[in-house]
Amino acid sequence: MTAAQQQQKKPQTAITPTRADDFPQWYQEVIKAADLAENSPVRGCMTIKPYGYALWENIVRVFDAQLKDYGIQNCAFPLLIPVSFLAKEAEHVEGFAKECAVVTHHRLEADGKGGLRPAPAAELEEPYVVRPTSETIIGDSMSRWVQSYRDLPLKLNQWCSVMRWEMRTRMFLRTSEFFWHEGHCAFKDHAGATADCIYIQDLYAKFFEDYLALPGIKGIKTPDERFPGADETYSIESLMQDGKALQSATSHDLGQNFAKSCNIKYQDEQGKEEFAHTTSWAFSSRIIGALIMTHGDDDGMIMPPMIAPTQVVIIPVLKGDADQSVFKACADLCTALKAKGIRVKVDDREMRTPDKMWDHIKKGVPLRVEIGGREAAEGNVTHVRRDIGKESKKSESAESFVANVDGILKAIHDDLYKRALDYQNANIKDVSSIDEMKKFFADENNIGFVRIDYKLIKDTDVMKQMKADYSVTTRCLPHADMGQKVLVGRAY
RNA sequence: CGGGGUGUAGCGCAGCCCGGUAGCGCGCCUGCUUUGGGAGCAGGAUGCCGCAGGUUCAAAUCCUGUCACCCCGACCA
Repeated sequence: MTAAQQQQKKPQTAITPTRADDFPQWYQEVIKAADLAENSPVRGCMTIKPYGYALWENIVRVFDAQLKDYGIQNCAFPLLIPVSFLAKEAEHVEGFAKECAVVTHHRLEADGKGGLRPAPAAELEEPYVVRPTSETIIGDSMSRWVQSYRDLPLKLNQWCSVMRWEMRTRMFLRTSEFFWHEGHCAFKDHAGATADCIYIQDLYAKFFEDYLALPGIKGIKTPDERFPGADETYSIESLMQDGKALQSATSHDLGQNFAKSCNIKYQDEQGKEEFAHTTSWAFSSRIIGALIMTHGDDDGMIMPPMIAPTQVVIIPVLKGDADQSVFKACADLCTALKAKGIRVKVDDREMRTPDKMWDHIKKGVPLRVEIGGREAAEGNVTHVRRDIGKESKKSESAESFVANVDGILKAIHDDLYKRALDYQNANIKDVSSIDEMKKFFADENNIGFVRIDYKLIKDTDVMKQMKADYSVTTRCLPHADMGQKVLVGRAY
């Protein structure tokens, strides 16, 4: 077979199409190739497969510990929320009512055609919605749990899934059901609530940087982009490789809006009755979409080492009959790495070696180790970084590899973060007029954020027009610009 | 809710116009040779042709109805 035929048979990249050819399609293919998730029989909902869920579990495990350090207590609130609860806060209901799944019956009966239907006799007095978010049902509990200023602050969280009946869905980025955590806190005064929002925003940003290698821009939302029912929304905006923004986490200062509608009151030191100030904040499984779109390349996923389900994969390279010394060398290395706390696996599946390698490339395992008869005899290992590829192939003694492995993983993490941060910084364009902003977005080839003086668009219809003409919206007012400037861009 | 499209093997598709025993590629199973960035040969298994009616000696194919899903917009973590 000639090289040309070979090339025709197999594409040069593991993922087809490439990012440059068709980014949305590339995204879907990466999820499939990395075996993270698949579409489910339920409209708009995905099935997260073992490898994808292992990733989410690592995210949950690390961040949950950080929340507990902050004094958060985990709870579990009902999946179903009475519609009257949702109706309590005017803006909130307007924001969520149109995308709620509603439970109206508590029993099925035969429909006479071999199927089932809700039993008319079993209609609920009051329907429930499947929670789209839990402010109202948690607020109801808070109204009973908060009596005195001594009960505050009250800092709660739950890890759960919620449902928003979206028109169009995309795996991880927007599904009808999605997984998240939702923190809900109550404070005596507004200063407490503000400090909480900012603390959590910083916690998110640091977690994203330290564990997910994701940069982001911290800021506050413009009024039209706020959470329904919030006085202020703090967000982190991340820039994907196609130049679109993704809101990766939010914390909401709910003021006294929910305290008033849910009746969360306490008696202060003077015995006076006051409404609490509440907050809510979240990031979701959507962050996995951000990982894919930030780090992934044309060969598939690249897992940030700190939360990679498998940090190091060891592949026995066998020639002819299986060589027991190779298996032993693999097992010994695996044991040594495990002893250091590395998440490591020997791939001893009955597969051809090249197929295994591509499998781990597509899954984004940060570091791949190959051990063949030669290495086994010499006590060496050969290793390759996923983010760099074969140019990074290196052989060294197993002993020194074990000693160096943390450093290599750290280097991968740092390089992923730096590359993403450089990309983010390179794609923020300062403009000084609305015309200049329009001109920028009029050209489809221009991607990323535009940064413009907030005064120029505030209290005008400019953004309404920008959205209609170019599908761009305000992303946030970055803290770094002291709220004087606003970032505008296309968003997920 | 508007505008397009598709339902045939696990996945991707052809066959339909012009009715006549259900096909291809990938994957899967078996064997041999292979295995350091996607192997080759040989053999094999797998189908309510979305569903329901109708026309016909005969329907994946023609007619009617229906359901589901996908893509593009509006909405959104």
